Amino acid sequence: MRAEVASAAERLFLERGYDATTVDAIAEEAGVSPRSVYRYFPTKDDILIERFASIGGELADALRSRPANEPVWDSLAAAFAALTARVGTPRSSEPALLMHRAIVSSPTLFGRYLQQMQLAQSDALDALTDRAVRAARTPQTHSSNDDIALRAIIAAAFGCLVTAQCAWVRTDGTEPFTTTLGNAMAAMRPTREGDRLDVRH
Amino acid sequence: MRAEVASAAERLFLERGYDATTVDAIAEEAGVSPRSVYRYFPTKDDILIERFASIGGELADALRSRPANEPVWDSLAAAFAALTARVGTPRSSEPALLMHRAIVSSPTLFGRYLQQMQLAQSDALDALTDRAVRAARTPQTHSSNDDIALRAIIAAAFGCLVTAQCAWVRTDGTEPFTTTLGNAMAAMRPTREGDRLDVRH
DNA sequence: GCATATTTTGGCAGAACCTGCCATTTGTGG
DNA sequence: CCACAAATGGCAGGTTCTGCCAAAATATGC
Repeated sequence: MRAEVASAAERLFLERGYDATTVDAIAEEAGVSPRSVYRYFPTKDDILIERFASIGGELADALRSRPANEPVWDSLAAAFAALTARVGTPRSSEPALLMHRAIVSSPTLFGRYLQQMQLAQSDALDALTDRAVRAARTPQTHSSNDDIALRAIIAAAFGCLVTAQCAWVRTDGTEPFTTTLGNAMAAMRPTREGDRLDVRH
Repeated sequence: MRAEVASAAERLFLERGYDATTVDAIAEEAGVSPRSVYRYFPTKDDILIERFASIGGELADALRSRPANEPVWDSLAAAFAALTARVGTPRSSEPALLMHRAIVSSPTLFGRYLQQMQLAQSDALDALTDRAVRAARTPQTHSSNDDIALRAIIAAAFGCLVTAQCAWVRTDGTEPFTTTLGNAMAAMRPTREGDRLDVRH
């Protein structure tokens, strides 16, 4: 039922764009009444955004499965890579690319998407703090300074993720998304001794 | 005229919240017709968000005034600090804190705000690429790899900024915003030799 | 199989946001 | 004072979303 509405919405949405697709049209396409659409989804946005609602949990799972002594940044990079591996290098007609393009094109949808990423950051924070206290032999008090530092790192990683998505859309998906994401994450990766000078100067 | 509408909106908005403030009420408070409100502002969101529309340009100016050989991350941190210096350490009743709290509380407004930050990133990118080509003695071809790296760094910095804003709101503004922001930016700052171990492990 | 209870669905009215169109008012130059 | 231009207001309508209640489908008990 929900799936029926969602797929109907996606069809119309990819065909005529987000704003040009009314809820009434979605309802008709799905064979239900407009009122019932709002029984399944709280808003029109959610019909399309909801498929990104699960990535917070998936990301948290991926993070928990990383070694506890791994640098946070590398864990995030690995978790991102694991989640986006399926995207691969699609043709321009691949729904993933069309979907992302549509999202960044529609202000309403893009704002909603950015918020969804904010929510996913909470899940990532939970997973990483869990991991941190588990890794610490002596369970020490949780400093709020550490907290904001961890939040900042996660936010930075998500910034890279969104940047990579936008950049990938601009390339029409000519290169695999993982490559774009890897470039973005590498640019902000904490410098190790050895690589002295990078784009940051 | 515009200012009259904007201040009327802010008054009602801080008094009864964003969602509970209708455009009709704003119009009445400002002494104009509802139709005229939409002549000044394209949407209800813009009445309140527009004050953040200028920060992209201000940030770009601040970035251009930084030394050309400064690491990008430090330039961003300095530019952020310059723009947010005015905030200081307000009491809980300070409008800045109330405004930020209201923004992060209202999903609609927060989504809009995040988009505004995305726009500001474009301005920052322009300013920093300008600076980079000016610093380079031999004007070399602009690599798209460098581009996404720079975009990633900027996005990471803005991620820290938003994180700091949210964290600052949670502390009720008991510490100056600059401190919170500094902590967030420092957490992601590229490691130098010397500080080996940080929160990233 | 049938009547009843429960859940799902549909229709209707209405609030709020936003837009296009045109009349009215306001201000300005001759 | 009059003609012209610009700003403003009013009106109708479309779209999203909500509350309320009736109708229909489904499940349950006998």
